[in-house]
Order: sequence, then structure tokens, then C-alpha cells
Amino acid sequence: MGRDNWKIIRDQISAEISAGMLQPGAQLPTESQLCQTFHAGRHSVRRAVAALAVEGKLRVEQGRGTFVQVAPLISYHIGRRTRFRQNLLEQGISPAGEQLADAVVPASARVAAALGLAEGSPVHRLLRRGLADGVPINIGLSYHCATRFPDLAAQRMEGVSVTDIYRSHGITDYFRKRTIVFARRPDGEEAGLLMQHPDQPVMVLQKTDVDAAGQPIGYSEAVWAADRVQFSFDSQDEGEAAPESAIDV
Amino acid sequence: MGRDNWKIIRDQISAEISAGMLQPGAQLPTESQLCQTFHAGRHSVRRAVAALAVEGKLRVEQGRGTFVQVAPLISYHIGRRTRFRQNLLEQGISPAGEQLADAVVPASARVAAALGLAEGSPVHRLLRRGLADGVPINIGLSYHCATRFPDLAAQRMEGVSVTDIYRSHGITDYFRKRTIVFARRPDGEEAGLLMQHPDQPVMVLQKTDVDAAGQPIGYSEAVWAADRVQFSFDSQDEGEAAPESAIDV
DNA sequence: GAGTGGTCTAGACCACACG
DNA sequence: GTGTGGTCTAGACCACTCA
Repeated sequence: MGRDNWKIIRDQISAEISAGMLQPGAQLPTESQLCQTFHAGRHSVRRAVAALAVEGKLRVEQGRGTFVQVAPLISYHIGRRTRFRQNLLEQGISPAGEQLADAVVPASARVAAALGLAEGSPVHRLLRRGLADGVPINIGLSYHCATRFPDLAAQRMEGVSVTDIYRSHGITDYFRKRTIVFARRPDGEEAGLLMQHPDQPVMVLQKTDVDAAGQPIGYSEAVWAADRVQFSFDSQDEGEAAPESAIDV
Repeated sequence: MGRDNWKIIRDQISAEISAGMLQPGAQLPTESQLCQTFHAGRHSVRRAVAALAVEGKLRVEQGRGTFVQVAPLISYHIGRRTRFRQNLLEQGISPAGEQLADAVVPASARVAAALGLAEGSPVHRLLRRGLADGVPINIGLSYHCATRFPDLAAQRMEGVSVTDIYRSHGITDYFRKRTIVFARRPDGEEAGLLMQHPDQPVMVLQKTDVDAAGQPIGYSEAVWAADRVQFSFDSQDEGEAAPESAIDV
């Protein structure tokens, strides 16, 4: 066929999904069948399918087949009193979390710096996965001083919230100090846990929690499925000046 | 050769870049030569090169060759008094901006809503590109009421800052109201303007500027090269509660 | 074992850059 | 024109899933 044939195939399949001819969860024809349908080589068909898988419209499972992906979009607000559960409940989405792993490890240089501890100090490292309506949306690695919060891992495992654990240690209030955001491609494990295509980007959010005195008490890095969430940040109105450039954001 | 051959080729080239055997800006051997070097088919070589191009380590130019990419990383802080120029200067990076296009257009529903205007009202639409040390880092589309700021496009073209234009219209102070962040894959034009691989993700930042009375005066959407920048957001300390979950961010 | 997707080679032709 | 990367077909074999 002509050139850029795989783009034609991609757009055709994409259009059928948009038009509802291919319902979410439905299985696509096999590659052989698609080759015949589009009078194309397998290479072109596979390229088109791969592109749509990256966009999150298709999900390819080796040995089983290719399926139309269901992709919910969540709006996650970060500002005053940000809470995972509440954020999702407000959108009619059911939140859940599961602890995948926990260990006490010596603090790396970065973690030690974030928590204001000496490098090598024992810290809890918790790996958790967050779900929205049963669909994975983030993977979080969090770090807390193991001396200060000895039972944190066990309590979190039992479903005790971070806020309650803090409170039981005399911390009645705490703040998100700063959030760093960037995007990258996930590694294989991250893509697997998020059940997304390895070529679909993820957003990484790093933050430090501090107590009322400004002392760091927790640090976490979370990886979010970029096609399932968008973040909003409120800026304080008081005393802020705005950017001088229109390309500023 | 064996299976997953293309990953071996990818890792080998990646290692040579990390080890400095392939200097930034250097041209890679041609695909034919790489095929011989690795005793592989062209398909495997192309796949390895494509993967590295997506990671930003290589830059492929049709008809010219494949080159080792130089990728600077910028940290862009968003908070009080965020300014494009100052943000970059503080990191020893030279900022620049260029106006790619400007027009007065009827406000779309979304723009009208953001600016508090009636749909179809005339608004300036400015397309600008921001550069850091001569490397494109963002593309911004900004919208302002054309009735309120009749000469905005011309003034911006001459290098007058947004802050100064606001000031000449009696707006002495203004604020970033909210910033929405998400990541996606760029379209072809965006990838071209950012001089990045189409499979490399971009981050989209949407924001509205409001005056001291809370009235919207400007709206912009900017697309950033995700591998060249990371963002940080400060949360206000006053009266904020922190998330209840460790997977929270 | 049958069917699915995953990877690989071989070879052809096209589009673009540059002298 | 020559050399580069871009796309395509054809065919083979491997890995995974499931009956």
C-alpha cells in the first residue's frame, strides 16, 4: 500500500473506538485478521496497535489478545487539606490503597536530606499502590524515621491513616512543604503495577511533610499514570506577583 | 541472534554514551554500519535507536543522520512571584522568548469561561516559544481580552513584558489563580517546535491570571518538554492540612 | 496443541538532506 | 546523484495463554 499506511490503520481503529463500534473491553480481531482487513503487512498493523496502546486506547496482552482499554480521568487537586480519599470521593470515585511492601532501610543521601536525618539512619520505606474504582492510579514510596514512628509500617498495613499515626505521636498538624513534579517514561515494574503501557508517560510527584515547627516528618515519591489523572495547584492570593511573560505558566 | 536483541543494542549504545565514548553532538554510525557491528537486522537497530531517541539520548534527523543529544535539565519553580526570566537566570541559564504567531480570534467556550467573557468575544491569541540557552523548552498559547488590551500583541512582539502591559492598563498587581498540570504525548507540530522526539512526553500547564479583585485577565496553556524541566510548587504553611495517606502526594 | 502476540531477518522502495 | 533515515511486505521462529 501507500506510505504512512500504519497511520491510516491507527486512525481507522481509533475512529471505530470513538464511534462506539468497538466497545470498551471488547477484543480486537487478531493481527492476521487485521492484516487482511487493511490489506497491510503485519508490521504496519503492529505499529498502529502499538501507537494506540501507548495512547491508552488499547491494551495488548501477549498470548491472549488485544482489547479496547477503559480509561477514566481523575482530577486531583493539591492545595489546602489535600486528602487522597476525599479528593476521589468528591468525584464519585471509590478510593483504595494497598501496601505492596515495607521495610526498614538505612536512609539514602536524598532521603536523609529530605527528612533532616543522618545518612544511614533507619527509616521505614513503604511501597503502596493507590486505586480509583479498582484501577491503579499511582505507586508511592514513602519514608519516615523508624526511630520516631516505630510501628508505622504495621499500623499502615492495618489501615491506620498517616494523619492518625502522626496524631498518636503528638503531631496535631502538619503541612505539605513543597511538591516537585516532572514526567518521564516508567520502568517495566512501574508500568506493570500501574497496568499501563511502558511507553505511556508517568508523572512523578515528590513532596516533604513538615510539622508545625517546620521539621520534616515524612517524604514520599509517587508515580502517577499520566493518562488517568491531572493535577491542579492553587497559588495563594496574598502577596503574590504573577509571571512577566505570557509563555510563563 | 537471540531474543530481545534490540534491548541489548539499546543498552550497548546507551552505555557508550554514558561512558563518554559517544560525545554529545557526535554522529552515530549509519544504520547499515550498526547492523554489521551488532550482527543484527535493520529492524532491531532501528528499534534500539528509536527507544533511545524517545529517552532523549539520541536525536534522529531524516536524511542527515543520528546524533547524541544534549539534554539540559531545568528546575522551574512556581509560587510567589514566578518569572520566566528570573527562574532561569538563577540557575545560570540564559532565557529567551520568541513570538511565533498572534491573532485576534473569537473566544472559544473554554477561553471565554476562563476569562469571564462571552463566547465569541475578540481575544488576543499569542503563540510564543521559550528557550533556555537557545534550546526550546516550552510553547505557550496565551489569551487576553482584545478590547481591554488592544495593543497587546504588538507590544509583546516588541518585547514589552506582560507585567508592564498590565501596569499600563492600571493593573498594578495580579495573581496566578490555579495551575493545572498533566502529561501527554505531543502532536507533531509541538514535537517539532520543541525539537524533541514525538514519543517523548510533554507536560501541559494551564493557568489563569487574576487581578487584585479576583477578575480574570489572562489565560494560558503551555507545553513543556518533559525531559528538560521539572516543576516545584510551594504550598502555603498557613492553615493547611496534609494528606492522610502516604501514597498521597 | 492451537492460537495469540513478540521478535527477528531479508529485501525493496520512498522521502529528505546535501554537495 | 549519493547517502541518510522512513516505511513497507514476506516469512520465519519464539513466548505466552488457555483449553
